[in-house]
Amino acid sequence: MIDHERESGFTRGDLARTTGCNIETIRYYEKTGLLPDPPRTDAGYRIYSAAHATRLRFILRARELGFSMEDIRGLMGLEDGAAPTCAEVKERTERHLADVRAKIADLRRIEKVLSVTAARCSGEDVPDCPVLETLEGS
Amino acid sequence: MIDHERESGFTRGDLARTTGCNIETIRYYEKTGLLPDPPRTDAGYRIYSAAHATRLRFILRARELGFSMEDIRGLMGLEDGAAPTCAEVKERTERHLADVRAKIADLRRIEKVLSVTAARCSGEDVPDCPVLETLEGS
DNA sequence: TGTAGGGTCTGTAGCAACTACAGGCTCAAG
DNA sequence: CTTGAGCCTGTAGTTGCTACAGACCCTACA
Repeated sequence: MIDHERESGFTRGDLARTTGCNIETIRYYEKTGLLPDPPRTDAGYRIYSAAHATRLRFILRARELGFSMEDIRGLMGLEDGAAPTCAEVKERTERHLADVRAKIADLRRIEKVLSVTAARCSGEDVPDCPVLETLEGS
Repeated sequence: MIDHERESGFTRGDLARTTGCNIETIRYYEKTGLLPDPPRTDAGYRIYSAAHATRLRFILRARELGFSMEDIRGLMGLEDGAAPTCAEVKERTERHLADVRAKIADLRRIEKVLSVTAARCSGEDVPDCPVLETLEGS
């Protein structure tokens, strides 16, 4: 039985290769509950199915979009067991979007200060430096 | 002597309050070498001077601009002992600036995907959801 | 049949940059 | 003299992984 399953599934290495995910990360997602515990061979090797691959790809795409693991848990309906409604997903997405926009605003402010200040640097072999002055003075 | 110093210096709590820095963070910066080990009272209390406050403010400003602790160490000349030249600081700043710009670009891409996708959500109490479809499909 | 090499298993430690305790001193005010 | 605030230390937790060490297992080749 188990051997039969094993022949039709893939190993953790296979899953890592086909998804581009780090092999250790797969184990980590399993430990934190994002991926379900897969069945095992008699020797204890994990056996993954296409469903696992699909789910892992979902997780990886969500991570690419910056969703936290907490968010992803919600998006996959792992919090209350039931699949979330579009309304719930939309809310979560918009909260995340607000976060992303705040980060962009923050980074733009930083970018401006850095570029203006670095532009004033002589770039010479001297101790006087506009960047350091900015950091020292108010 | 030590008592005299203590009267003219401030405690860790004072330093935290005047700089707005978390009190535990001060100890952390000391442990990691960003702040020098201050003198102590007989009872072991840290005694900070104005120089410590200046240095901490430098660190906090650098952090606000997103510099890593590694960078800050370099900016303060803690790597080779000597104060860095303007050229060195400029280089470090521009490397950091490139990082910041890359992050902005990344977040903008994410922002676009999220906003476009969330806008297609019905926001209703149904399981069908454009966000989930985006995450599932390629 | 033996063995060499890969792959996988487990638990644990490390990264950045803090933050938050617990349990014990110390210090100043009343 | 007591009370409460503040300080001391070490350590653990945070997020999202990543990288071992040391032990198994499995396949291919001689």
